[in-house]
Amino acid sequence: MKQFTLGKKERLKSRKQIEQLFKEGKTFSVQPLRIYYTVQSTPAVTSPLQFGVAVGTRQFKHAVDRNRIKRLIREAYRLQKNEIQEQLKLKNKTLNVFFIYTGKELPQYQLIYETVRIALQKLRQIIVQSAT
RNA sequence: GCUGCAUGCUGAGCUAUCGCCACGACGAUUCUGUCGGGGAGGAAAGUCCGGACAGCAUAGAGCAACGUACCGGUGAAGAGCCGGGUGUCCCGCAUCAGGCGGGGCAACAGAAAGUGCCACAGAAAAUAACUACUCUGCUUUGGCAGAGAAAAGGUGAAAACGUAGGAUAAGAGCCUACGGGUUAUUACAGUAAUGUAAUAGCAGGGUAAACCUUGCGUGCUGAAAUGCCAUGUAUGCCGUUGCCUGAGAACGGCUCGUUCAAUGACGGUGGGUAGGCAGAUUGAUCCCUUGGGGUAACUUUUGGGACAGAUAAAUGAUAGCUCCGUUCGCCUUUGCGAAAGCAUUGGUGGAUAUGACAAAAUCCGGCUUACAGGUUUGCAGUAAUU
RNA sequence: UGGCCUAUAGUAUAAUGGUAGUACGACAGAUUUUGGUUCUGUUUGUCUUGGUUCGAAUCCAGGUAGGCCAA
Repeated sequence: MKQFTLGKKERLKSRKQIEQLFKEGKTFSVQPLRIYYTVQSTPAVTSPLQFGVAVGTRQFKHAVDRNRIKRLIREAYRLQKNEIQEQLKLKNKTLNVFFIYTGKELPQYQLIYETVRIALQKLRQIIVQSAT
């Protein structure tokens, strides 16, 4: 049984879905990250948890830096998302999440790992609250 | 040996764990599994040129607009590259002078088609004439009026070809000699630009990266192009115009012209879709190699090898070691020095953070810009030894 | 991906190729018991590198930064 995968089905790919997320989704922020999410009680079509990343052109001019930040966030997310995924499977819900990096300096991996951990904990709390 | 500049090449490596993208094979059968070998650059960047490719348009003519500008070659093409010419700057050599050699740079058509502009200073910045000069007339001997001429005049970035002589009332390319510039013709050399020589002519400067003129070139739009499939759907409503007269359209910048044109055309408003596949990655391809052509750019030939394909966008993360760099300690070489010490060579051990510029997005050829460290070649400077 | 535009003092905004202004601000001084108002003076600049020109903010070319448009 594979655990730490992040294939095509687990990422947000459709333009329509993403626009909907930004229109209707709720937000909170954990220091250099801003997170958009929507929780739906309908069972998932493809995957219960879908995910996306973005870094603005304003903050980082070069594509190299943007790519690096996106890869770091994706890596940190990949290693930590399992618990939340199982929680969703049990409760038969879908969650769409979008991470936006708003900082102005290139981060270290440790910092990203920590912030993603905190963000995911918050999301788990939100799921529990919405269930009750 | 060191330093600097230019130039070409290179653009850290290995292991483990966890992943990403497409492809192939096998198994499975409609959502995944196993295995295999692949997966970012010299600039992928800037988007400055040129194409390929695609759609629309295209009887033709004129104007406009834009681009371009010594000549020849190269190439699919170009504002690229190579060679040549001319001009100019620098260096070296030689010299009475003319010159000879090497290197750099050039948006290098036309100012003798026309228009504009040339601050300040200066008499004057371009149809000259303020002072001074010459002649004539008048004269109160201070000058005044008329005519001539363009030589002299603390300027300026630039001053009406330069020097010498003649001529003259005074002068002036007004004339002559020498010299320089420029235009045309002819001859010779060269494919040509151009050069050399002769003859004839010209004389009022700069600026075209001011307008402009001349020659040449350019149809427009760009993969968010475009085609197919699926989904969805309404010949909807309003206004204008027209159905005899020519409104309008043909996405050309405009005009003429041509063609089309009635269940119509144009404008506004409203509704729906916005997913997939192709385009799309093997092509004017790149690298190594063998011979030929050419001064070179480049071209041709023999043999072999290589070539990613994402689409909210893959090619990564973590840990360890090595490499390079920095820094510290110990030993050591050489030089200076009386010594302390300073500079320096090599070895060894530890610590440390960092790892240049930079991420394919339809594809190619160039150009431009960025680039830590290492390394090749050349030039210049400098130190020691022979 | 393709196309277009802009850059002038701390801020806003002028300037035919010919001495870079104006307003607000900042600073200093005067007036006032003090502050404000008012008056006087000073400060700081053509994004950058080259070229054309006797002379560039202006013209031309390369770069840098910022902004806008096209689904």
